[in-house]
Amino acid sequence: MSPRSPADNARLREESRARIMTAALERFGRDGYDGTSVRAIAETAGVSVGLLYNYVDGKDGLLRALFEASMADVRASFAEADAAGAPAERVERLVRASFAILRQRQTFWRLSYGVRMQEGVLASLGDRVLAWTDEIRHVLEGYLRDAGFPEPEIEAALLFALIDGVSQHYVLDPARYPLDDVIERIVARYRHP
Amino acid sequence: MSPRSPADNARLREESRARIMTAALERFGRDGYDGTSVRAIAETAGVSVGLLYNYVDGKDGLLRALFEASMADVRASFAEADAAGAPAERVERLVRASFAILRQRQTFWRLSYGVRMQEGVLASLGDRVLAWTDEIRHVLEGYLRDAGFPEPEIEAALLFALIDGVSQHYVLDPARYPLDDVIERIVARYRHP
Amino acid sequence: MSPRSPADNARLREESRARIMTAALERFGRDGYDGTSVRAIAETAGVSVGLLYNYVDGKDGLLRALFEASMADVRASFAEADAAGAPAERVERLVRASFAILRQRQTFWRLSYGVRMQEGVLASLGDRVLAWTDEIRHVLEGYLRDAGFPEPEIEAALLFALIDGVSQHYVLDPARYPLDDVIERIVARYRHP
Amino acid sequence: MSPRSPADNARLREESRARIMTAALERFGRDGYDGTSVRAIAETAGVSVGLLYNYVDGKDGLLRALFEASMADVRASFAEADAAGAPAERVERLVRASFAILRQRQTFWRLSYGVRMQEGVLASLGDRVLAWTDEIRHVLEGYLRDAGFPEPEIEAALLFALIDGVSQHYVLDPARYPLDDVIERIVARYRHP
DNA sequence: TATGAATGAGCCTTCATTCAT
DNA sequence: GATGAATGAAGGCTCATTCAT
Repeated sequence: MSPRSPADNARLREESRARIMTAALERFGRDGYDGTSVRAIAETAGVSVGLLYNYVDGKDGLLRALFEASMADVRASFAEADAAGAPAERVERLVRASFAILRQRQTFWRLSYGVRMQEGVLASLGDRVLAWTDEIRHVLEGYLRDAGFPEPEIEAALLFALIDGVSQHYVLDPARYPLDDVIERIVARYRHP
Repeated sequence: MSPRSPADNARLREESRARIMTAALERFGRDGYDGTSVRAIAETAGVSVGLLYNYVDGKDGLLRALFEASMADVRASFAEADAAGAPAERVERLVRASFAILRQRQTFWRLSYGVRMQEGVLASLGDRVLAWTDEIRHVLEGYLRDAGFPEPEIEAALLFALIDGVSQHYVLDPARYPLDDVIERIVARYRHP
Repeated sequence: MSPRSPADNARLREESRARIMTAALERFGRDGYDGTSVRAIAETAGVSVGLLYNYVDGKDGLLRALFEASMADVRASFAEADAAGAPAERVERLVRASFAILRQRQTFWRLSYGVRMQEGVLASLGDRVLAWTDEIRHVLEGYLRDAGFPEPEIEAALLFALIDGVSQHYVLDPARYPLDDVIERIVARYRHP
Repeated sequence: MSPRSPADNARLREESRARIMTAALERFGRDGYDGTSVRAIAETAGVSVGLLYNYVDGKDGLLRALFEASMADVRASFAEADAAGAPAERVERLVRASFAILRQRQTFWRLSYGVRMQEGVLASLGDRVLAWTDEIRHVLEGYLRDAGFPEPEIEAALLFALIDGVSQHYVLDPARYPLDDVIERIVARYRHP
């Protein structure tokens, strides 16, 4: 009797939510968290401000939701890449997987890097981000140790820094950055201990 | 009639200006650009808001001035490190100089990284930052080429990314980051093509 | 074709309407008019927001309806109490009736007192409230005159103020207020001119 | 050297603050706490919104400040009225003092009555208001006991309710309420136990 | 040179109300 | 009769900036 069936509503909700999340990622990614107003996000999403608050728990809830979604996604990609192979290969696969994910989710990484230095914003994110980077470093370290690299701890710090640095430079100017060449060079370097 | 000679005035001016710049760097570094109010800077500097505007062209002018000062400073340090030596040595010196500067000007780098992903803030900085990083990359490339590294362009991208990545990780947690070990490893790696 | 007869529909309507009114009174009474959102009322009533608007003319319409219903109710109670008796008795009966009604409709009175000083809200209520209090005062005056009290106008103002004051104090802390004792004292006082 | 001397500033501050407090009392008194926007207060005060926040700690801080100022004032008036006299006289003096204060600070009482039923608003006021009314009731009780009234507790409840009720009715329509006559009647009634 | 009172645009958020996938 | 997604005006508050009873 209702003009919209529950299924209609579910679809509507999903669409709006997706529009909002996409818009938020785009704006946060481009202008940073503080540099983006909720209004701007709503406008980009083609949605009223009020509606945004039906789907998301405020501006920092939005950021949180974005991180949750993206991190789940990233974790899944890693898990997949991680499946098997000889220790030496594992490093290569992880490197390639990292950059594949970077390419796929450029904007998210931009946002992530932009937010990393802002104590205030970080607070609302809780331990999510920090725990996350620690985890990566740790995985890296294990791989390098298994592959026979000396001082894997230091080496992991280097490799992580390298991936992070390349990622940021890429994300700052994706069109001109020679990412593929850089990847090959990194892979080559970490092929043998 | 004035109790202050022109020279006194000049000194006073310089002192006040320096206090403001220091305060700004400190607050921007700690709380981020957006997270810092002009009032907070003035307070930290022990100066009235009004006076601050006598010395500096608004909040973004302050950021601009900070970048200018720091970049001049950094440039000078590099120039010094750069003075002489065999091509192979040059890379090592530049790496060491970079991290020496990082240690000296931690807060500035923190700020710089925090601001790097915000189009809006960046705009007010003009080309300064981009030109700057391009310059570094270019210098690096020259050094690596002279030292006989193959594909110096790619190699420069890697080295730069590595330095940048390490710098950020260091700045995020200076107390626990094994910077010295990392430096030695980097230097060792770039000793021979 | 319809599974509901017109009579069923009428009953449904009445039920829903009653649920809404009860919910509104409860929430308005507890949290005040401004402190209560239409959504909260709908939720308490177990009804969708949309439906609420089918039964009631907006938030202030709801308030209006509440006043209408309660005032009708109060009027009825008074009329009943008023039926007969010697003039002297009438005052006593009216006093007792007032407080009986107060006890019965505590929440309504709470709301009523909460709203009494807000020009804006009052406006939407129109003359209803003012007319109402005037009426009471007038009735009181008649009774006191008939019972032989001197200056019944002033005396009515006093008695009305007394009832109103007691009512408010009671409503602020019903559990601890010695309402019965107070009633007896009032009745005793107004037994003889 | 400054274009405004410290004394100038002090005067400026005092003026602005007074304007804001007066405006707030007026608007809160007329439209209630929730019915009044900070913007409206600023406008009435002839001041920018921003300035208001230089003097007052938010909207509820404003209410608090208003209560503090008014209650101090009221307490002083009471203390003065309370000075001496035979027990029987004391009641009379307190009644007269109450209504004198009511007349002086009509708007404040309007506000106070408007706020009394709003749990939410009250919370921000802390115990201030409740403690205050309790105190009055208690003082009243003592007076009545000393003057030889039987059941002074109940009698105090009545007298307090009477004063409160009259005050509210007066405040709702000061121009037409026969306050003086009512006062005399009250005084007469409480002259003898 | 140095002060701080004053401004007002803009931010995040709530909420009464409408209307149709 | 009944739903809830969607709207947008308005609210409290902050803050970069100006300017002088």
